Amino acid sequence: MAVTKREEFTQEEIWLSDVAKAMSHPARIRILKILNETNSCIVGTLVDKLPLAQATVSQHLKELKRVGLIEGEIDGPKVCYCLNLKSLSKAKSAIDKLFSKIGCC
Amino acid sequence: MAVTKREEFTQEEIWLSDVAKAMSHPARIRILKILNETNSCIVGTLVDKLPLAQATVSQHLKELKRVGLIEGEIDGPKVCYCLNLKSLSKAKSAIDKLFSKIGCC
DNA sequence: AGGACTTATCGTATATTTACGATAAACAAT
DNA sequence: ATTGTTTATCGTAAATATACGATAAGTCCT
Repeated sequence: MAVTKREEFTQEEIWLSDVAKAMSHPARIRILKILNETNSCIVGTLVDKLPLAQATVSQHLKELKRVGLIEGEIDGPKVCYCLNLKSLSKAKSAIDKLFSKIGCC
Repeated sequence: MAVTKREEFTQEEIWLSDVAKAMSHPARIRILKILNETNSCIVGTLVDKLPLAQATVSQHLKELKRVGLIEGEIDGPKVCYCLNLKSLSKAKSAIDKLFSKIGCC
């Protein structure tokens, strides 16, 4: 983000922009789409479905996890990721609220 | 974004991530909020309501305009910005679709 | 024309993002 | 214990984002 004056904004503004930032890469959109469509959410499967190296996919998962949009559960040597329903609905209603009225000049 | 492999993703994925990127800064969230609440959308008013220099606000407006979330209309020496209803509803339904089902492991 | 006002653009320093290979860490199975 | 499998982390190069002052470009008014 570089030199951002985060302190000057409200918690709500910072949180929503942070969620948007987590969604601001096509790979992360695809990850969310896959997790929304299927329950089999092992990292290896995600790596197969993305045109990126394993290390890069892991980095993207970390970013989505950071803002709480997804959760990872350890399953033996594998890790299973899934959507976080609570965060999703919170984000969804915040966006609905942000775009509730239409004011145009 | 840095070294992004954009070509490897679908148009829909790129478009939605781009909209999210435009919303990935607290200042731009506040701009959208202000435009949603009021019809008086002159740049000067936005500058007054943001803790940033005029040049920086202009840059943020450009980013929101780039993805079509807002539109600017020249009004004499001033410029009046407003939300773009068509883009907003398109983005809203894309997000709804992305989070339509809940699959968890 | 000249001056005041409004907004966009340029130039630039610093911080962050993205991508990857290499490596570490943690488990399963022989 | 050693080997193979799976995922996270480290280190790093190149690109992008953020912020601002300075300046340009446009309008309005005497």
